[in-house]
Amino acid sequence: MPRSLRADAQANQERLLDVAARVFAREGADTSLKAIAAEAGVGIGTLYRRFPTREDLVEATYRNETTRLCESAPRLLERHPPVEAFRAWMEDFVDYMLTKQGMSDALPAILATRDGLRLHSRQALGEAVETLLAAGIAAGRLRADGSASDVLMALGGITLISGHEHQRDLASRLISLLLDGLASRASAAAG
Amino acid sequence: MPRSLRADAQANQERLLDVAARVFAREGADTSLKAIAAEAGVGIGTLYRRFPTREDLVEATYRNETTRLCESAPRLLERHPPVEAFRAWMEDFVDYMLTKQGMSDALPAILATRDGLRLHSRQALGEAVETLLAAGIAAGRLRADGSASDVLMALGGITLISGHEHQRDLASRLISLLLDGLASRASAAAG
DNA sequence: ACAATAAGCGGAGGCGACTCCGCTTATGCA
DNA sequence: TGCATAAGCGGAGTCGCCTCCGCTTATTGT
Repeated sequence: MPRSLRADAQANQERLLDVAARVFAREGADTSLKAIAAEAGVGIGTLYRRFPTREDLVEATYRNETTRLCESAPRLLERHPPVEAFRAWMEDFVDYMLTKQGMSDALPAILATRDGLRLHSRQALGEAVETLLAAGIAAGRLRADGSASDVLMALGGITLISGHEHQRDLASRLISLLLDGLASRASAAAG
Repeated sequence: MPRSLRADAQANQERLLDVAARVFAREGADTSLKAIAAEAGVGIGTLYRRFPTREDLVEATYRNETTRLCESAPRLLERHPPVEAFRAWMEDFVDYMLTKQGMSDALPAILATRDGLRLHSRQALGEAVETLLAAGIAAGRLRADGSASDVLMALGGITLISGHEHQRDLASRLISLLLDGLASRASAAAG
């Protein structure tokens, strides 16, 4: 079993990603996949074989940039107190998701990924949040029982609803609310 | 300009809503609208004329139940302390949204409504949250600068992400986090 | 070089969303 | 009761999604 694609298939895949990046930027999130396949000079069947869902194509198209976003977390922690680094990163996250065409639509699928094609982005995001949250806890500024997974989901929810509402400011206010919740002492959480 | 539909149109609309409720329950959220139209004995054009988007049809189908959910808020406040009433209502909201087929998909459209077909549900939800939040503020348990609109959006975000993740528990944890954020004193919020 | 074959290709076809506009009919008025 | 007409109807048509499978070709071993 070959671990890498046949040479022609590899080239087709790269061409598809190139074209997708251009077409998403030019025509928005809901371009027809057939058009992307055509512009890449492959059949629609080839596109679907390589990227079974639209979300898979979007994730792969922006994977490098997602990685870069996630890698910025440690650098933010060097330059800011943990809570402010966390806030800054979440603001960047929202900007990124709302800017890259199709990305916020794909976000639920990316966050839900447990294995497979979209795993790379999902893991990078999880690790970035984990790092930021741990720093806040270590500094005594965030509650120790906060779960990185839950925080990532909360951020996902904030992104989704802000995107649907076309209200970027809403995201900032909800991020503040989230940080307040994470900063609150355990007292309020008892069931 | 007649304020009410012609008699036959009225009957068609009612039949569509009847059928939609049954078909959504029977076949889930992504049933074909053509099938609903057919089962109601009207053409697809008629369905679209009355309900221009799927979200409009879903909202109308569940409008009565949404109203009932919203009307429960004052009763919860009679029987529970404000914060617990708020929590209970939000839990009910999530259960409702995740139970009624198609409802969570329509939620973004409902929340974004400023006027038109879906306004009824949107306003009822806004008023319920307003009531609950005001009670918490009046009791000194929630921060006075909380915006009902933002809280409704936060709850919407929680519902969306929990639904996508198929994790009902996640919603409960995020509701707690939201309430913690709303309970936090202004100290943590300063920029 | 040259099979043998696994890997890959691609588009026809089936389905659903949504629009558009020529046809039908309920309604109100004389 | 009958006419004029606004209101409503509905399905053909267009487009995109996604699958399926018969055809093509890169690769590998000899």
